[in-house]
Amino acid sequence: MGVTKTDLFTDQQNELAKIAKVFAHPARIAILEYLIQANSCINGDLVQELGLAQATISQHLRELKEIGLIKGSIEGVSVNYCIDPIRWAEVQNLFQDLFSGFPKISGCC
Amino acid sequence: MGVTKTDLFTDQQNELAKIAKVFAHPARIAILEYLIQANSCINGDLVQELGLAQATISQHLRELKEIGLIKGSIEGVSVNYCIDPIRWAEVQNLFQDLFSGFPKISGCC
DNA sequence: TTATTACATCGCAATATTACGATAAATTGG
DNA sequence: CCAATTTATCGTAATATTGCGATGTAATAA
Repeated sequence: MGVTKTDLFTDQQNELAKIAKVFAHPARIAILEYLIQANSCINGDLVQELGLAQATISQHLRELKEIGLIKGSIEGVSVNYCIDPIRWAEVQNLFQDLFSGFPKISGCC
Repeated sequence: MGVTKTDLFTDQQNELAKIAKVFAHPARIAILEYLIQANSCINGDLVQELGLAQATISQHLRELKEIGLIKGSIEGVSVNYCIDPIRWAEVQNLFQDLFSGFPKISGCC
């Protein structure tokens, strides 16, 4: 039926899955990487950089914005996007918590 | 058109996105968390635990297996699944690399 | 005001994902 | 051998995602 049964899972599980979904597209990874290196935040010249249509980039930016990973501020006729350091650290910790839950020394497999 | 233009991105970006996609469903998060705490690996009594149909769980397990995050070994009539520690650490590092690329002290936003 | 620039949103077509019943395959117990 | 058990796979319906052209909106420039 194509619809995830979120009611079967905890809020944390749903939240982490939702965040992971935003990372689950190479264009959004590329946007984040670009924002990391161009610390001075940029706008839709990601269109030039990535080779996707303007509408498509805008859509990816919105998804990144919706989970709070980036912020946009109007700068004249254009919009400056940048990573939100607070949220970035939060998301990092969510993944970290999952990964560190598994003890490296484990003779299971 | 619903098809990701992977040729526009680097192998690393595509790889990380593909891995993130596996984390992008609460059932798969739940399976991983269950495997973490039930260090002794288990099989499809995840059906009982999660409340999804057997076929659905099997499908999720396959996706986790396809990126190497878990391994299954035949144990009589059933299959024991467990986390692959090597791959787990690899994936952890991939995310870690992305997250640590952004300096926490950054007066951008 | 009008034109230009930059971005967001709408609407659609192509494709992917999710969930599950039905069925197949493989193993154990008799 | 046959039945029972467990898991995998197939097929399909419902829904979600991806990409983009077209259009809307807002700000600046002339």
